[in-house]
Amino acid sequence: MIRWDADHESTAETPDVAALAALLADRTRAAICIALLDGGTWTAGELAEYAGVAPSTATEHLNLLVAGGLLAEERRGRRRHVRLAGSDTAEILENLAGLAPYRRVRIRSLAEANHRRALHHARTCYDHIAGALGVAIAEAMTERGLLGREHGLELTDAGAAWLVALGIEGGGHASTHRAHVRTCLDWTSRRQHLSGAVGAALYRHALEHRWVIRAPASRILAVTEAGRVAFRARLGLSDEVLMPTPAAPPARDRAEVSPRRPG
Amino acid sequence: MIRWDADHESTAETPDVAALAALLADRTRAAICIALLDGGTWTAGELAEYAGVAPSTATEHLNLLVAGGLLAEERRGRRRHVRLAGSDTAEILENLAGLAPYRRVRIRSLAEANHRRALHHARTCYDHIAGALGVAIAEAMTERGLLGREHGLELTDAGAAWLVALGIEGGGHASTHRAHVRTCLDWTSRRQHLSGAVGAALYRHALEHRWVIRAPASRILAVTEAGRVAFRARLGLSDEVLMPTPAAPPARDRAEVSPRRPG
DNA sequence: CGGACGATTCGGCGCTCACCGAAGTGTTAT
DNA sequence: ATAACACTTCGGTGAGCGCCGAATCGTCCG
Repeated sequence: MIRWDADHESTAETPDVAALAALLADRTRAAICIALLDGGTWTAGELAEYAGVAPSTATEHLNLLVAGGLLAEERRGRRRHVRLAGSDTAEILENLAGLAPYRRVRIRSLAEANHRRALHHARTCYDHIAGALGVAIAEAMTERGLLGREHGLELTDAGAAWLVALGIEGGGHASTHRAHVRTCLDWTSRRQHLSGAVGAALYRHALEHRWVIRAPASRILAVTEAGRVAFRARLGLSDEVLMPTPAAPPARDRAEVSPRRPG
Repeated sequence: MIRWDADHESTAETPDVAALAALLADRTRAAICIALLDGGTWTAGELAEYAGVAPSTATEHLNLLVAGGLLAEERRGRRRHVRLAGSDTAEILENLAGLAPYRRVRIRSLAEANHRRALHHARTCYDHIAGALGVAIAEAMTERGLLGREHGLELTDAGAAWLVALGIEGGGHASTHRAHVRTCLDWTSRRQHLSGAVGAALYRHALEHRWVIRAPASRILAVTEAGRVAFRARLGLSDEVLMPTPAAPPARDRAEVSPRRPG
């Protein structure tokens, strides 16, 4: 706490918010962190290409982010694999994204436009479901009385039963404990989606039962036919969020190299 | 979402995390925001003095912070009153502070040392109680089974009953969209304290019943005799967190102008 | 009305930092 | 071994930004 040293001068420790924020205050570093929100591990080279900077520049950024505790790294041979340090980190990033101003960006290819459309439709948000699908789930659960808003957002008894019926244990000890529900402000729609332990359990369940499948090496989710059936039956979701996103405008040129990570 | 304009070029909107983070990436701006975590309104001049910069510099910072949506301002005559924009803002700040690295700072006066000591002991964190007292409350509630930690922090049925017994009606079904129970990583002790709607309701209750009183124009809280009785009886808190903080080392020189806001 | 006061605008200074390319290190593949 | 590869180190460059002081504007008080 407060320490008096030999010089009769005293020092104390304060959290250096500015230092932490400075790590995210750079476009390139922010892009790297947001890319890692898919919960996966990327190599330094992949991130450099994704962010559009030289490998040497990416190295410097990764050094800072790792030293700052935002990223965890693992050296494997000549490769450097990094990922987000933890769920706290991911949570802060999503919260920041929810509060951040919008910025217009150019879309440089058809592939990127499609990628973007899919991201808005359904994606992972570290360990739960976000995008239009995530928002629709949260709203349907609220409508059906599975989530209550009386004391903020909370799982109702009906909601706990609903989870158990799905085979999700953990909201299970609802007799004594209320499952941990958090919300996460969605940056695509500025509406809340389900996060916290319940959100994570729901996502895990959806993956295991193949209601959704992950596109390789990206945060994008696709709803399967089984998922459509399940989401319709259990939550009454509309086809709008269940059907695959239509491909972008008149697809004249099919292939084009995305400046982003190949989806 | 995605828009195709006349030039057959397309743009989209992305949350600009870097821009938001850049607002907090400066020591002075971060200090201003942290000062405003007391939930009160400060004038531009007060903040300039507090942060140790020229008034003109403070003006520029306030312009940025207001434009960025972090601060709300109100012009009254020749004065500019400013406060945090909302509870989301406060939450993000506290979260960042909890994850931020520590930095050693000089303490320049006895008054500042005492101020600091008191801050660590008990303070407001926007709308709830933080510091050693806040942490002790959260831990006592956990020990007594009022809070469960199975999936992060959650209110148990016993906890809900405990609140009602206090006369806190369901945290007040205020139109808050905030989670029922949230935790807030305390930057003084790196342990969790109680936040969210329940934390806010508890703080309001403690204020109304004069369990704690606020020092004028600061975030510092003092526990009253009534508060000691209540916290001992209801939560079994030890005197360590209930008794007033001892004044700092041999108080030779009583008065000294604090570079911080007069407490 | 005139002076004190709080806040603002503006020009200019100095520092920090994101970036690159070229060269270097260590690992894997041939 | 030799080559290809992934990453790192380092020097140099340019832009951005935080800061101040001086001048100014608008408000409040005597």
